[in-house]
Amino acid sequence: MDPQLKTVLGKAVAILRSFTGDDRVLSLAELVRRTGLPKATVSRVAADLVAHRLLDRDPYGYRLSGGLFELGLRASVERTLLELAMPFLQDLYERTHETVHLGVRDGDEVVYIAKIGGHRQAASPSRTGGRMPLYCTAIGKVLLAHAAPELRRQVLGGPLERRTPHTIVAPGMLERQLGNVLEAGVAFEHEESAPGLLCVAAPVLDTEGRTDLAISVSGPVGRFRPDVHVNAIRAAATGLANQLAGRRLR
Amino acid sequence: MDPQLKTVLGKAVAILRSFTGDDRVLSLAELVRRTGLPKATVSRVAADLVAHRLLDRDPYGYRLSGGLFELGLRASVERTLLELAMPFLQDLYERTHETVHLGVRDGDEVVYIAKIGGHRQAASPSRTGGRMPLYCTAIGKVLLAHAAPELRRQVLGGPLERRTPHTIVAPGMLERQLGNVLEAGVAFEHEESAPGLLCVAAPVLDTEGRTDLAISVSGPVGRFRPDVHVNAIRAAATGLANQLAGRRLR
DNA sequence: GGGAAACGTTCCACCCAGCGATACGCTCTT
DNA sequence: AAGAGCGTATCGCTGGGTGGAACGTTTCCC
Repeated sequence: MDPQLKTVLGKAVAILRSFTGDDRVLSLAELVRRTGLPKATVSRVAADLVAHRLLDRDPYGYRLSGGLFELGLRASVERTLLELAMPFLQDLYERTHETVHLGVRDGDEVVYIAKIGGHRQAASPSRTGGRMPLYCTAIGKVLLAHAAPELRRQVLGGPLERRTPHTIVAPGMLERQLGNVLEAGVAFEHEESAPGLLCVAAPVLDTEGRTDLAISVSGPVGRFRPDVHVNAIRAAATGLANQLAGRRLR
Repeated sequence: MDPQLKTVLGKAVAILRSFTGDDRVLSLAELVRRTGLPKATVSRVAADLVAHRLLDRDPYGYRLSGGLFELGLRASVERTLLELAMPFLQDLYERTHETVHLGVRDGDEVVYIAKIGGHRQAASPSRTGGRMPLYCTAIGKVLLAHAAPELRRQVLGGPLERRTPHTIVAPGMLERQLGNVLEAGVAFEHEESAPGLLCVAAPVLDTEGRTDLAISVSGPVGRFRPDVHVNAIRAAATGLANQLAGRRLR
């Protein structure tokens, strides 16, 4: 058994982490399945978590609580970043009226720190706090292009799962694109992560020209013209970069 | 000793909850002070929390981690609400170009679920995920006006702490205002929670006319004219109300 | 309607994870 | 050099945690 699961804390975290993606409510039985813990144990620990207001009960099972939501928003780096970035994302949305994302790299994935879009935003698998792979999204490709050669090699080597008919699964092709991204300063995505979705992204560079942060604008095939938004997105990215310059977030 | 603190889980939660308001980094010693737990214990549990990626270390102490941020954003009710509400808040911001808040009532406080504002937003004590009392904010007064009589009595009875020279500390005065709020459908705040800050708020009513949710627009004394924004805010609130109608969030 | 399957809670005797006073090492300040 | 403050490591005791088993309830299906 995972030694992390021998402690109460480990079990509690395992239960909380069982909530992934779109799950809202998880039954006790489902938690048992996902954690692999004994039923009695999950029942007890989950009840404790409810007592500590990290979980809520409802007739159908357990949910992550509002208390956890509040706690998460106090996370220092993310909070600061969010407060500094929002005005720029705001401006960008206003100029484009398309869905705007702010993403940071964590390992070989993007984590979306913020997503803003209006009533007519395209259906997209991304969500605030969600994750996507690097190789098939505009933000991901920007971040991958600027990442350490080590990581690039690993991702190019690892399996490139086909997510749509347009996903780039040929390492050579992807590598060539990453080169272009570095030259052009922006990355494009054409229905590579989700059907019908186009996207442009630009890096938020630090003073040494490195980054693990990027901004994107995306919209549906048809109405959306990626190249139209290149200037707006560059402006937002450099604006935020200047704001962050010199400020130690970590 | 608080019996909650006898369990590891209780101690862990106490440590996490020690991060309040503006604290970004807390030293071990500070955590010891806030939790009242023995130093050795805090050291051990905090190290466990780091191992489980709920805390980060840095030279100055501990911080709430990005993992916690992600976890919090999966909280079901808040996430759904946020996704449904964002487009309306977005529109409202675009019409007013002033700071927009979305708040829910929790007990005798408002919790801000979202806050959006541009580059020139007025300095305000509120922040996403933060809390404020009900009696001295526009959103708070809206929610208090629509709350159970029981709660109204309690807040009117309890001490009304003076936060600025304009804070309403006379229960009678406040009660009269609450009556007007119900009639007018909006609440105003004139520097009652922070100096130099004005605010208008409207309730997001459910089909029975009850609510624990409200939207506000705020700005600085001088430029900001609260009454100008009444229509825009009403539109946003009723728009969101329609969107929520029939949909079970809880 | 009855039998089975799935779910969730409670019980309880074992035992090891957790406990925290104490000691230690380090860095500042006086 | 002495003191104050911070953070980590030690270690023997003990009760919080454990999880198999048993029990009630609901759901499903023949």
